[in-house]
Amino acid sequence: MTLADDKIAKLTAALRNAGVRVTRQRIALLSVLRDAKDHPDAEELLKRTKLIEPAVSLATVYRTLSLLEAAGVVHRHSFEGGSARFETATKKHHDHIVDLDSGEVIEFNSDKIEQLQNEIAAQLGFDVIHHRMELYCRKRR
Amino acid sequence: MTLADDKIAKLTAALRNAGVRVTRQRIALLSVLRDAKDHPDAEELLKRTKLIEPAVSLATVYRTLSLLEAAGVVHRHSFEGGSARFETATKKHHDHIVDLDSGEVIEFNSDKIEQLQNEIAAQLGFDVIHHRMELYCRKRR
DNA sequence: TTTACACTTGCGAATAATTCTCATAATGAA
DNA sequence: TTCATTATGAGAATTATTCGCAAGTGTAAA
Ligand SMILES: [Mn+2]
Ligand SMILES: [Mn+2]
Ligand SMILES: [Zn+2]
Ligand SMILES: [Zn+2]
Repeated sequence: MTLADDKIAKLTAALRNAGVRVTRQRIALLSVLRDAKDHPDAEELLKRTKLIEPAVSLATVYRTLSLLEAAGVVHRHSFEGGSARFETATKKHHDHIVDLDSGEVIEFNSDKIEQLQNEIAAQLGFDVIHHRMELYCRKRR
Repeated sequence: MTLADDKIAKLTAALRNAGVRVTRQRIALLSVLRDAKDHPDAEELLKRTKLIEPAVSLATVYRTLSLLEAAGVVHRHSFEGGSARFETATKKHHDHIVDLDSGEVIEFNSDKIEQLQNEIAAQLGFDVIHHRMELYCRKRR
């Protein structure tokens, strides 16, 4: 059992503990999400999951993603133009640059910006629950 | 002819000059957009436009909004959850806070954040073409 | 291990926002 | 006014996502 498998084991135990059933489909999707180094959409996740567990449907992928999102395990990003993209919530908070030419998604984070966002909201009497910051860019040349 | 009407006259002249026909529907929608103090969606814009010019359809509202967006006259915002919302591009650049409880949209802007966004992108070899920054908030109490 | 039952799944239908098709109507340059 | 060109309305089509339901499966108790 590798470290990665162990992570999934812990995760599924936690889910089971929360009254969520650990099915073949869910385990397969979790491992796909764990291995993903990009920001795949539901169709792409279905394709990858089918390689591990052929008995999965798109509806189940969506349902499971919503479940994991509600559990705080995955994040959903609705970038301009296409369908929603997903990633595990394991890394620390970050925002995204979208390359308008290639479609590539690059991650970045700025504590300064995050702090300014909170200050601005506070000044207006708000607490920031979550936010969206996406920079649509082109390679400088 | 009021100042506001004059603005529309200039705008329509510019459009006509660009080979775009100035129809009753377009004039009506433009005046609705000019008067809007909020961030209405297409359905709401249709409702308001019908008061001025009953012969408008939702398809035309969408078509005209896309036209105006391409011309840089209106901005489209796809906030979480609902349909796209629109506003004229007359004010200076700003971003939005969305009150999660009331749905209210509040505007703000931060030159500091804008500058940081550009610096971060530049450091990664990108130029920011446009961006999205939305703070989903709750009233502090 | 078997059982019981609540939870999940796959399938296809339903939904919602937006775009498209195409026959008809309106605009504006001449 | 004329007339080629462009815009419109109505509803069908599209796309991403969710839903309903019958059938299958995971879990924990027996
Ligand atoms: Mn990411
Ligand atoms: Mn605004
Ligand atoms: Zn952030
Ligand atoms: Zn901004």
